[in-house]
Amino acid sequence: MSNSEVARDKTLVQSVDRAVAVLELLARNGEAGITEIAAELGVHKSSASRLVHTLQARELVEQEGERGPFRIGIGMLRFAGAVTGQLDYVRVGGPVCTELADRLGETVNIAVLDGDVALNVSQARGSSAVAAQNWVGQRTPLHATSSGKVLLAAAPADEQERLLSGELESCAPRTITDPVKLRYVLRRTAEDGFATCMEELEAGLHAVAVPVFGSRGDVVAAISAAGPAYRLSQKRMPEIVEELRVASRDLSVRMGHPVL
Amino acid sequence: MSNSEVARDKTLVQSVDRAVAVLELLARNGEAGITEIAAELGVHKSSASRLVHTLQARELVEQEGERGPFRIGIGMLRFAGAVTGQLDYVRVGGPVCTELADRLGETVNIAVLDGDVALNVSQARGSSAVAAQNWVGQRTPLHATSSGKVLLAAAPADEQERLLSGELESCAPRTITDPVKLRYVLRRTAEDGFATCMEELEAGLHAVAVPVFGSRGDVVAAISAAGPAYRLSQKRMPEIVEELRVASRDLSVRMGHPVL
DNA sequence: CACCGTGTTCCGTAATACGCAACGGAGGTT
DNA sequence: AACCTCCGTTGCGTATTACGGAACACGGTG
Repeated sequence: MSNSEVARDKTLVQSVDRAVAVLELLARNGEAGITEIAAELGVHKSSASRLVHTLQARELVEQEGERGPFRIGIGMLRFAGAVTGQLDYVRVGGPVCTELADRLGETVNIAVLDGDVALNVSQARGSSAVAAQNWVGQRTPLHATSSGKVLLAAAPADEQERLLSGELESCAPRTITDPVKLRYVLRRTAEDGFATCMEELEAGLHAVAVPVFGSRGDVVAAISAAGPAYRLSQKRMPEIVEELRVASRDLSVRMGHPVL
Repeated sequence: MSNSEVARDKTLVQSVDRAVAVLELLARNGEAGITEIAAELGVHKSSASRLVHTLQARELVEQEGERGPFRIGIGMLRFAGAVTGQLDYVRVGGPVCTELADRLGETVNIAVLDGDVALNVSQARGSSAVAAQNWVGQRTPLHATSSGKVLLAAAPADEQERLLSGELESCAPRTITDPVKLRYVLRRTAEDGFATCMEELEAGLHAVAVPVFGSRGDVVAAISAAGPAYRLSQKRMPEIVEELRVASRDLSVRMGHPVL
């Protein structure tokens, strides 16, 4: 499902594209051996071996011990630093996330709009986090997450319609797949200034998000809290929304945007 | 100075190697145009263009607006998440850095030993940071940094000697380049449990570091504070060392290592 | 309006990365 | 302990692939 040759763009460099595919595979799987990588990319073992070793020479890939599977390497941090240097949300969002996560005891995320998906740029786990999953860098569907709804609700109308006209994939039993219903929810989101997500992405997972405003009053990101359904009850939402709003304002200020 | 062809390893994939060089260049410079990249790598503009666009298609590179210079792209966060998921120092070090940076008002770094250099894996800027430089992912010489001295002092004797026998590059007027003197300093570092760096890396820059211990009592990282010489005076050192020690213990605990 | 500096596109060439197959090493199994 | 199997690496020959050259397109500027 990764990259079937849908008429490869002639201007793209094949081996580089494959190398990035290797990195993406490792990021997704955590680790993988040469044979597995070769199979996944649909290339010969020798090719995979050479690609991996080239990346290893640059420390973008490393292997457990002498003869183990490969992982993403430490050298990648060089670039992570470079991207966080530009993306204010990341640099400044970390502390904000951490603080709020400590206070709520739930996992807190900051996400930005990236094309047709919500991209998590920062995260802090709550003290009572059950599964310690890392969402940083993960893309999540806009219609099935609280952050996504907030970002989508703030997007220009044509952008919104373009997405609504596409297929709304069902991620969990309660995912909103009806465009009409989603349109209504987005309107409510814009009015209320927050969005919830009740088992729409994953069974048993609730979340709630509020927008983060930029200097011109536009929505530049969303900050959300997520946790197990039994803990993030409907009743607790107003309290959490208020906490999120405080964090959101804090974030705006730290990013140098005048408070409204 | 980047990559002169010192008999390119035949098993390496040239274009992938070049692509990574592009990324490293962007990480270093912040941004660059096609022509500049081509010149720096010593390749033709057309080659550089293709490499960059391949990376852009995967969102590892993005450009400012429609016709601007190129930067490291958001897609890189995918990998950043993957590496931080494995490297405990990064995941857990962030909050610790932030807290200490807030308290001291100086920039705090966590570094690990990576071959012959100290690799900064986490950073938080102090409130009064003058230059907001990002050191995450940066490699710094072991003999000219406080973290480096701490890490080196804890390294096995043969490793230490190997490095001392190599050339000690002079980074600033006061860099220690004499192996005999450095050997003495390292012994002192091991005894004292901290190391300083007074304008040895950069004129006007002082720093001080303490070790971070792993579960078996071995040194796994170093945590350091850095700032302008006039602010990090010799007199203030004991106080800062004490703060660093607290943070170091905190870090060890958070990483699940039993306190000694 | 012509000029310079961008970056992109087309094209022919040969360098380059590919797939193949054989090799070498570890671990596990009988 | 010898066998076997699985994994990764190395040489090798081929043709795919990426490269460099030059011309082109696009803006900004004098």
